[in-house]
Amino acid sequence: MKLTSRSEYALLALVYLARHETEDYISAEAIALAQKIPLKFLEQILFALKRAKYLRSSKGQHGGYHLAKPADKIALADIIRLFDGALAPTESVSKYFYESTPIEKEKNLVKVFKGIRDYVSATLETTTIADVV
Amino acid sequence: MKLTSRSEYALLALVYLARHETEDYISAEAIALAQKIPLKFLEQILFALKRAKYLRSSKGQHGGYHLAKPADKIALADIIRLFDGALAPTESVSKYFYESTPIEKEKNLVKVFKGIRDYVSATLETTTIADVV
DNA sequence: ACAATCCCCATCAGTTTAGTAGGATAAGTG
DNA sequence: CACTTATCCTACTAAACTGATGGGGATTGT
Repeated sequence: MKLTSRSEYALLALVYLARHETEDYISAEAIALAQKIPLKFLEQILFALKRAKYLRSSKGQHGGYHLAKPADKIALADIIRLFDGALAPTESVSKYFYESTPIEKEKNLVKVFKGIRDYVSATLETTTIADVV
Repeated sequence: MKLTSRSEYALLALVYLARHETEDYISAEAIALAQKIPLKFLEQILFALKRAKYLRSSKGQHGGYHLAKPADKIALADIIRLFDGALAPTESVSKYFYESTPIEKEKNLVKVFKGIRDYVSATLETTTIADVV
């Protein structure tokens, strides 16, 4: 369960936007200042969130971002998957431990990691931005 | 919870050794063949395990490795920590979410990840090589 | 016209990862 | 003693990933 700063920043940005949902568009700069995220880096992240339909945006003066769906419809898992790829168990784990492999013997090891993955997955899948706000 | 291949290989090697605990020293080559691990890479890993007192070893003909402690005294967490550093939440998560930071507001987010970390930690801490064998 | 703001891609330095290579050292065998 | 087998230990490398930074172009409101 490795969280990159991209994921962290994305979550922080979404939480911020959710908290100011009633207001107008909020600029990247405002978010960057509030959540202490490098502006240009945040821009990339917001753009990705927009492409993935989590945000709406408007250009020009008084432009900015806005949640594109209700905060309780955005699971943490969605966002983390968007930036970090597959959930909890990383490539190595999924490839080695979950897929067919020459070594079928270590079923017990697989079970342990599967249990962890399932827990992490379930937690992040059921927790939404709204829960965090 | 990112598992590097170092950790995976280490676990596989230990499981193999635990399974052959009654026998004499087992060579790196034997483990490499059985668990399909690149020999020279495995050597590094075994050496690290030895340095960390999980293995005893003997050089020369009929040399090899042997568990230095009972398999039920080696937690998966021990090994993963040895190779991957801190458990479940990675640097970014621990630094950002767990340590004092300018943004103290997102306590709820912290809570979610702390819950995950605790679960992962508890699971890996209580599961031993013996449990897997 | 102009300023603010998003859009979008290119680049980059540093770190990590997964492995390879090679030789030094030690132990058992004839 | 010489030889073989194995561990010990360091150094190196290619590729990927991470966390940014930079620079313009496109749009929109005033």
